[in-house]
Amino acid sequence: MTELPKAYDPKAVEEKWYRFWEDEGLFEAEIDEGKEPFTIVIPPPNITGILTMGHVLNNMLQDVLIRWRRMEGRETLWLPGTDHAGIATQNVVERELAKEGLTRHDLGREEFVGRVWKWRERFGRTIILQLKRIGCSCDWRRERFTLDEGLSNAVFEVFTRLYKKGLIYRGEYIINWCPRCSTALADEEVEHRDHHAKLYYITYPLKDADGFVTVATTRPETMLGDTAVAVHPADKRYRNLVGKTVILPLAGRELPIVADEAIDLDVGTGALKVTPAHDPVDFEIAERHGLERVVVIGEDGKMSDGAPPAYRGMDRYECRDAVMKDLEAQGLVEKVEPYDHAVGHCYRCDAVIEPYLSKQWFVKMKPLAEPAIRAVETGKVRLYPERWTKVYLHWMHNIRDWCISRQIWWGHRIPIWYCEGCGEMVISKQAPAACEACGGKEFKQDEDVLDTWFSSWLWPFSTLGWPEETEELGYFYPTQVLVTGPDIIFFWVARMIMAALEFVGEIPFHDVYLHVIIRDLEGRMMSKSLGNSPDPLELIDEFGADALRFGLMLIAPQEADILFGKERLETGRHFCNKLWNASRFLLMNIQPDDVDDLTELSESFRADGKGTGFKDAIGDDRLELDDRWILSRFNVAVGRVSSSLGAYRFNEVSRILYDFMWHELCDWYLETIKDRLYGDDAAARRTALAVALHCLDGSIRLLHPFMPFITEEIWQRLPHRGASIMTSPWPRQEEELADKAVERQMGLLQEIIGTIRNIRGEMNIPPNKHARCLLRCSNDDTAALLRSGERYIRNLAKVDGLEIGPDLDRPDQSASGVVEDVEIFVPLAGLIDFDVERTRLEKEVERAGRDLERALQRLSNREFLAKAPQAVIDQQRELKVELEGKLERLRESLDVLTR
RNA sequence: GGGCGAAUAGCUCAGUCUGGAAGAGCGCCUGCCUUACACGCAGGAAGUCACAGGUUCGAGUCCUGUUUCGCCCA
Repeated sequence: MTELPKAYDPKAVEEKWYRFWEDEGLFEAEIDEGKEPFTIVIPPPNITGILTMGHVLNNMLQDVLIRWRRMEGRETLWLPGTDHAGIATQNVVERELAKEGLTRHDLGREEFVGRVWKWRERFGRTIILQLKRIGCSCDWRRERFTLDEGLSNAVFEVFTRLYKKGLIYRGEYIINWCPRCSTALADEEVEHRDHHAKLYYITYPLKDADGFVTVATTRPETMLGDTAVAVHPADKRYRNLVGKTVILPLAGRELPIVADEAIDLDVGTGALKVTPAHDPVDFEIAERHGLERVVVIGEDGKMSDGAPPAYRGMDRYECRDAVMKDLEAQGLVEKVEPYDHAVGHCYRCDAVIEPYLSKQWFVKMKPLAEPAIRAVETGKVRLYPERWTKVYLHWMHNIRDWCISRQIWWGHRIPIWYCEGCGEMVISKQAPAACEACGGKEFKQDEDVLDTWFSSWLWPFSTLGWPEETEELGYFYPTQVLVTGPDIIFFWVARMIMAALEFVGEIPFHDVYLHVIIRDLEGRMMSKSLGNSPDPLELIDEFGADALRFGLMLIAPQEADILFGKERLETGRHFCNKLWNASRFLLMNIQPDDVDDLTELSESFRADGKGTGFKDAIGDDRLELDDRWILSRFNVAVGRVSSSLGAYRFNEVSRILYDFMWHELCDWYLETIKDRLYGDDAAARRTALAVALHCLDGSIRLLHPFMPFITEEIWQRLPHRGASIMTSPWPRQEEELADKAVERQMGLLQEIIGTIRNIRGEMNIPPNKHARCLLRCSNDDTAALLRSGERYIRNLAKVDGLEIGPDLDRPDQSASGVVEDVEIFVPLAGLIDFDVERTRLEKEVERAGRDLERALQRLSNREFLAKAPQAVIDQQRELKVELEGKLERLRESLDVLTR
């Protein structure tokens, strides 16, 4: 039929088929009450994003699930979109401005936000275009953005509901301040890393007596803001000092010594300097004791007016040195020790976080967490792999209030207005007309915007139209599965569950599949600064999108992270080429007259699963041993693929398909049918061709979710009905195809062929030279099997003149082998190297002897016979008999050789 | 300090759920351009399954402890 190029060229097909799918509207989901929906919402990539290896893995997995379920006949919606990513995007645009020598303050708020929108229009779609390159079958008509009007309405609605319920409040607390991004962050947005630092021991003199108290700190500069010293009430060392006063060096302030249970007796000296404005623990101590709060470090990380004049304006680290120098000069430094401790860093810019006292907006999380805990505990929402459940629950049980205000400009502005007259707070999207309290008409909106995650946590339902009660929401919600990385369980997954239960009253998704993180070959996180992250688009150019997808899937483990090097994609590329050539081979063997029948047969995969079955369609009596074998093996693969996919064991699926197609279909079946394909028996030729095409067609359907492009290209060339492999029915297991007896029989023939090949290889018989072979076998059933499999042995082991019988004589100068009760002789007059043959046989004897030894040991163990299952005992007995026979024959061969 | 995960061939990983004759890919060695494929075919070498105990007739697999590495939380 058609002649295909010898090697698969991805470039020639990928773009073509993606456009075809889009043009045909195959990604588009419609409400269809007759079908069961299957919905996934994409984890929206940041608009600053370009495609990373992590995105490839994440989105490919979603595409696998979506394409699979679509072929199974579900109404599938994969809803795409992007995230405005407040801090990250603002940083990017600020960097652009900096190139022009400008800051956002030079532009003013309105103009700056305008610039960000412009930037978003120009660059914010890059990642979407890149997702299309890897083949994502999203319904692009439904693409959403977290700042869309609808999603903004959802944010306003949620803010309002929580505020009215008393779950949103504003207050002055210690928050995590990033001096570089100049905004507050939530606790989760701070990454803790161990620093090799120092612990400074500083003495604070007592006010009304001789003596002093020594405190230890990692941050001497904060002492300028100390308002107390705290000790544990049970600490004998300090008991009589509680209630006394010390003088704060450098500042001269008087500090009370208070007793507080929160003090750890074993850290430092057991006496803690209390800096309420710059440490969360100290803040709480101050609350309990009514202590003053003195702010000494400003938003910019520099010493502020609360510090003594000499230090004002200094950078915090510069001030640390200055403070230590001055203390040293006064003899108030007891010692400085090396000290390792965790330091918080901004997850966006890596700057060291400053605990900072300021007025922020918070969400009370405990009440929201309770239903979300129950949802996971009762299994309404399931996490895969299951171990993440514990991580989730631990965090949820210890949840703290969520700081949601950010001091940036890009994002959802907090919908709170303050009356200029009386300070009354009013919730509103627009400026309110008049103040209900004082009638004033002048209002000022809160300057802050909301945390980006305050819109992302609504994503599964806000994208479907909530708070409107849309038809989409009714049909496609709740979604089936969320696919994401475990690094955002707290940021996103947990909060979505809380939001969904609170606002929609229904879980957002049934399953959460948490995939691994991709690292480089040294186990390092991929990052821009290390430059160790390959560009997926370049990999697609080099290997093809399918090879990238399949290769990644093949190496993606369930538990540990992936160590990725691009060499590992070669397996994927080789596999593509193998598929291509297997298809090419079969297509070359289709004759014009075959096409109608074969097209008809392609219908034996039926969407309703009630197909006539392939055996009925082709006629059971026409099938030979190898046909029955490959159909049985194919059927096994079908079953295993579906069950592994259902359990999110993706790497298992890729392995099953790889092994089936390469090692069973190509290595064995396509080889065994060559004589029929090239022979004169037209009926036999057609049967073999039909079986081969059935298995090929079925396997590429199973493979389609993983490798969408090449499978479409091949499928379109195969005899078929239907517009696209994308919408062709998913193969189902067929009881009639399973045949364990045939699998055993074929297994024996394969072992015999393997033994002959081994002899040929060891004896250096050239592949093009056919050898003679005798198979001695006294068992009639086995002999019959050997005769029926004669052509496989001849063709695959390159045997000329095969003799089978119970009483064959061992030829002189022959190499030999044993498989079960079959003795194999390959006459090698003049060719045999006796040393090689002896070594080979001795190795066989040794192996068999070892196995026999083990079996005998078991069988002589009375406890084994008493306690092991009967099947295992029987198996060992059979094994013993077989090995004894084998050993006897092998030794006989050795004897002949040494005579 | 608490939790989670990993350790199997030179490298990267399956196999562990459900105990019953150690696997794949790459790399290496030998022979082959055999009319689908050299991105290939056939054959081969290569592992004390991290260590120490325990349970069991039987442990890479289950339990306990140890070591090393990685991650999360405080």
